[in-house]
Amino acid sequence: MTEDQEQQGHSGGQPEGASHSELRSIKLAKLAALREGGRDPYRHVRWDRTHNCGVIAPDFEQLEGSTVVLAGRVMSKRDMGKAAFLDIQDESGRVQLYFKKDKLDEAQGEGSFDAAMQLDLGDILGVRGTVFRTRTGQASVEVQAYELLCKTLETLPEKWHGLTDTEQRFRQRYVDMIVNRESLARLTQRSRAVAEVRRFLDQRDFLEVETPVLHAVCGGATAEPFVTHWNALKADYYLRIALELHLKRLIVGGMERVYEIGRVFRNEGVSTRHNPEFTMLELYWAYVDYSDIMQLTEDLVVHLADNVFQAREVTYGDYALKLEAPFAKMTFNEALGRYAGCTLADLTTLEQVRAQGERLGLHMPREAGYEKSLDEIFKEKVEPHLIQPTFIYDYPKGLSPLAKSMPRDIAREKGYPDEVEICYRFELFLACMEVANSFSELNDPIDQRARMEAQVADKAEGIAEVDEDFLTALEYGMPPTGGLGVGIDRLVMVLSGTPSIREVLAFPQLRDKK
RNA sequence: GCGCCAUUAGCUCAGUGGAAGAGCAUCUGACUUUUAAUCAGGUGGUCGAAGGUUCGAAUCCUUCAUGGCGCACCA
Repeated sequence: MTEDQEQQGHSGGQPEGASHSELRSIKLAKLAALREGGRDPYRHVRWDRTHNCGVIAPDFEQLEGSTVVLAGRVMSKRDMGKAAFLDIQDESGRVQLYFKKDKLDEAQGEGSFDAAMQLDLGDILGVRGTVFRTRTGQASVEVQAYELLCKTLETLPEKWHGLTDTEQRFRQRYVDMIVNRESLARLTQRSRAVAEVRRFLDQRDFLEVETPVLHAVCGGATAEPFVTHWNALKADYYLRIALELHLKRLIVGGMERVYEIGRVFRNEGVSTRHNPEFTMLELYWAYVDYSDIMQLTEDLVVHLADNVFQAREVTYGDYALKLEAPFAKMTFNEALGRYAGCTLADLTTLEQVRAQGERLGLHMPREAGYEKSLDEIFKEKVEPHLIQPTFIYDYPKGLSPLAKSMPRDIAREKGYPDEVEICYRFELFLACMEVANSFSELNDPIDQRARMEAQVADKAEGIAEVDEDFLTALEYGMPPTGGLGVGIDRLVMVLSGTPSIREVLAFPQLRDKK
């Protein structure tokens, strides 16, 4: 045997090389050696830390010379033979460790330094050491003792470019989080935002509730549901597409302020703004109307900007958003007049809507009815202008089957044409994206039944069945109530300046790979 | 569902018809304050998959898979 071959043998007798399986074999050999030496890295159950890695540099003045106990993942290694620097990171940040052969071997035993040089990037290390500053001024920890708390068998992505492959970032979010710390930060921020929504509502005496995810009858929105099967009942059930109908039942039952933050499921394609399962906040507040809810919504958005994201100005793609109250407010009708050059008075019939749509150069689908066609004009001509926070309110009734209608005399006073019924509804737009939807809730059980039955009759709406129990609940009487739905993912997107919904989801929906 | 683009070593990327490459990681050696450490020498490939064209294909063609972006559906 040559000297080289002998030395390879010492590293475990595994094939030398760098294919994925070979890299793994080398680490398995290191693991086996550790276990043989009675140092199984997986045996540890706890490691009591005195500090987080991220505080060593900023709190250096207070910490200099003191002994600290830290833990973290090895992220880089600069080995200089008889001394080495390793960076470890924990949730709080990174710190540089200094290993010095003579000192470490003296403190922890002969061979400690050489064993430390067998550490791989990605290993999780516990250390005890002294805080000091290197010659170049870098706050560091000189290690007196270390313990391998977990051995990695995989190879981390490159230290400089990191992991950029989008597919792998989403499929293996844990790797993304390790090497792209902004991903960890974004998901942390999302968690804080949701917690802050709860705190905000709890302070206002709202009750958080949980309602069923499995629905026998699907309602509360117009969307295609996912269908599942309940074996014991031998019946198909639906994953909920909205929280609305159950929350209103709780209002009927006497809760006066309720909310739920929960996952809803819509059987649709994915895009930068859509994930088939997403998180919705819905709240209902008895005895207030949509204008109160508008104020609450504005307060909530600004509160989150101040308390979680610490910024009232956000760069969102090409947009510079200013989240300053009061937000712009415009009626649906005014918005049409301003951006589409026509108002509801010009849009009282399907024929007129089609004609206006064509005048504006829009493709108006033949099968679309009045409401859908009107919505087409709004989406194409108005939404692209709603960059800064804007409340659009007073929608045509047809677009809002769960919203209370504005009485004819009031609508006439406000200048709406008699032919178009208006309802008490608003939506909040941020960066041209609908983020919140609110109504003064329809509590007329007769009207609600008529609208729901019309939806079922209109095959295009795709609603199979009326939720009879919900209608019964309304017959028992629901007080005048303001309601709100907020797409939490979208709100976090905007507030964090993240133009893709996938980035604010820990595990965005991807096709199963084989 | 439709269109465009992408897919090469563990990671980041070159390579447009003629011998599969680089950097990082990894392995070996040197180096006791480095920080993208440095220096020297190695290993590592089903070029996304399957067909086809060609003397010859990572490269051209077809189909498929996955992803991204846009459209459609939708919040």
